[in-house]
Amino acid sequence: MKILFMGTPDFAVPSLESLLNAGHEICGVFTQPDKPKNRGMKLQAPPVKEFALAHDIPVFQPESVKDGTAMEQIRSLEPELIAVAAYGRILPVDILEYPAYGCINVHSSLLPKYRGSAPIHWAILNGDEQSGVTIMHMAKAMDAGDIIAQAATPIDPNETVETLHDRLAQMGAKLLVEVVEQLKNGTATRTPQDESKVTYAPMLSRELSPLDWTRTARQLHDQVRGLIPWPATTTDIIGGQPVKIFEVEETGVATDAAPGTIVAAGKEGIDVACGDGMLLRIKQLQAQGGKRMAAADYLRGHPINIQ
RNA sequence: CGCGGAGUAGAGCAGCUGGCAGCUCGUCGGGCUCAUAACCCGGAGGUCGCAGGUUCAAGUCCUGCCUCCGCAA
Repeated sequence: MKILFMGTPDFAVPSLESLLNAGHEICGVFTQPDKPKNRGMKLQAPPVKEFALAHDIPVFQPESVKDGTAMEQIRSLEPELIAVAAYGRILPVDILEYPAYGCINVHSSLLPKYRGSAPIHWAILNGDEQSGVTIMHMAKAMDAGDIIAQAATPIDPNETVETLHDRLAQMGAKLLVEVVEQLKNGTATRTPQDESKVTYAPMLSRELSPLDWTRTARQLHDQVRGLIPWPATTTDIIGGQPVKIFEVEETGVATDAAPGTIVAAGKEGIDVACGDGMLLRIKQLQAQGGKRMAAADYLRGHPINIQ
């Protein structure tokens, strides 16, 4: 099938790759413009662009998809289907209606749960036991289109966004190829989303970072897992300065100490009292200007005296 | 040229106004102990990121470069 692909970050790359490997003709790739990023504000190409260029696929990076130029380019490419995975732009209706087979999207949640931009993070932040991917037709409203196929995966209580993200990216890619096949054969189904069960997964921000030690150990653990690698969680109970926390462990040990109290600091980590009277053990952290390191390494140069 | 921090022993850090390179942990050897992640004694291990410069003398001051990190996105 002649497919136009739209996507931007790492999550989208496996989908593009799988379509290519399945023998489809990728007539072009739309991705967001290079943006100044990181230290020095150097221009950085999106991962999807890198992949497309490496495979001699024409790349388009319109600033806007709503001014008509994008529509003209699409018309000249004559795609039969537009496949979208985390493109980061809302497509106007005229584009949605152009391809014969329509526009389909890979979304990293079991819709209608977690419409929006950060479904993977919110699944973990909320302590969900299951996540998954959805391939759906695209509608005017964001992530609201009819569902074609879904696949679920259990969330390990200790895994982070990083591993779930990678797994869902692979699952999404596989399911996408299957759906394209179904569309071609005319066997694809479409199921409207149950609007009564819609929830949203809003963009992340640094405001989600500070750890509130009056929350339960479980909640704090979910918060740490769900905000990796960005924006990560922070606390200032260690050394007085904000420190990023990258890995914690539920000890299952109870304590009488007030929430936020450091009750132990050793080679196993730093044990902090939580709101539910349980101890949470900090295992990996990063001080300002420093590297990410094991709590034990940090303690060698920054001893903590326990009263 | 977006702003800022940092490169010193295997790891994490301290070295203020230039004057013999230190601390904690680890490691090696020995000792104590029923025993231990405990304790005691002793040892090894560093071109102080790289390249120049100033000086009687540079980890420390000056210049250039490399690498890492935070903010901002």
